[in-house]
Amino acid sequence: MAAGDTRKQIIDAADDLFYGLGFSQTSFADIAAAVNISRGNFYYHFKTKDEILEAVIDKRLADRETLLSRWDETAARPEDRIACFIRIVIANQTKIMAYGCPVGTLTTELSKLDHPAKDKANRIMALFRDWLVRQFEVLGTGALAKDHALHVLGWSQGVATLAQAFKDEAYVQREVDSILAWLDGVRSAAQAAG
Amino acid sequence: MAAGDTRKQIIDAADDLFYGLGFSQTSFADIAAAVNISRGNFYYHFKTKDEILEAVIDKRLADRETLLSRWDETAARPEDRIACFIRIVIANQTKIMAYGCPVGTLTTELSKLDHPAKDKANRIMALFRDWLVRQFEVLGTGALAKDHALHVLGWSQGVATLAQAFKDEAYVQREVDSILAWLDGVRSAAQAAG
DNA sequence: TGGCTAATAGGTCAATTGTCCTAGTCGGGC
DNA sequence: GCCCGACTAGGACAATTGACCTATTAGCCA
Repeated sequence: MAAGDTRKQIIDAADDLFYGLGFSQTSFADIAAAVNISRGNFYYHFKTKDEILEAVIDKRLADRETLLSRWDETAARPEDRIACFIRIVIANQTKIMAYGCPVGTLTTELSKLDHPAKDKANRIMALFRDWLVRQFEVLGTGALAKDHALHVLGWSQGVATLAQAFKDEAYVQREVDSILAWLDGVRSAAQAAG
Repeated sequence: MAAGDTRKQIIDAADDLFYGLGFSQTSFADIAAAVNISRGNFYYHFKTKDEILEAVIDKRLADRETLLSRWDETAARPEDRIACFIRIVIANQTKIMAYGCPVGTLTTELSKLDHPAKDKANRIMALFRDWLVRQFEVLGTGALAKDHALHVLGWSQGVATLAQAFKDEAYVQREVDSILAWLDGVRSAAQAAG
């Protein structure tokens, strides 16, 4: 097996396990078992557990950048792109009900651990924020773009947390409908002002 | 020192540590050091770590029940009571920016651990939800009371998560203003209909 | 004072953790 | 065929964990 393959497999397995169990609760043994390699072999690819974490965060950053770029391409209007973001809580509903939001739960955990990589993890959150700011700017909300962006981002975190706690699919759907209606109000207000 | 005292001190220290570090990251040694007793003495008061967790959750449940009862007494109108709930994200802003929401982060962590006490932890979340439902019912929102309650509860979770990630006080204040305006809209609509 | 029980201290235990080392295998270039 | 570097396996290591035990003290009651 080529080195790149094993390394990628380790990162993928760690990504899943960090999401499902949390970072500190995932052991080297867990990852090694998932990839089916010996624990010792691990040390060849990653010197420390923190190194794996950094690689996982890098991968998540790249994945999200790809996702946002795709939305930029496939959805022409900014309101449609924002709607894509809103609807991921439905697309990923099953996983969110089981493990919460992968971005939110990681930033929360690393923050509590006061882990050196917490700032890097926050960058994933900031990536979504900045992308949303751009969409609202294109939508024509002017100085309110940042406020609206944080509002939508915070909304997604709240929905994910309650979805995990109560496992209520209807609640998620209602919240999506509700924020889409809010988004439409923001759009029409911006277009009336512009 | 009386037995009740030491036990209470252990629970208080564990409460703080579980909030600041997380449950699984807090060790017996951490709690013992905080209370200034020997590790061995621990076993006399609590047989297992899970037993401490249950005691902490019970304490949090009791604390929140007291808090909600106080709001029931001091605030006459339901909209004022709901506003009390909304404003705790400002009252506890410093701690929330450091550690997130004590209720949300615990339920998320225990859910990932698939811990036996996760349902009990969820009861704190449910306590707030049911209280909010009652307030919205008194407010006269009829069948929408449950939807509104979950909306406010999810809002608080989202604000706490982003407050911790971005440490943006102005964001928190804006969100509070915004949801208070929403609450006022709900109130006037309910009173117009009633 | 003597005795009993609640409470505490300190240490042991096996298990698990992240880290690290060494011996070995494999495959392509000379 | 040989060699060298990439890769892997398996285990050693100290540290930490939750759990558990025993000896000792403190406080109260008779």
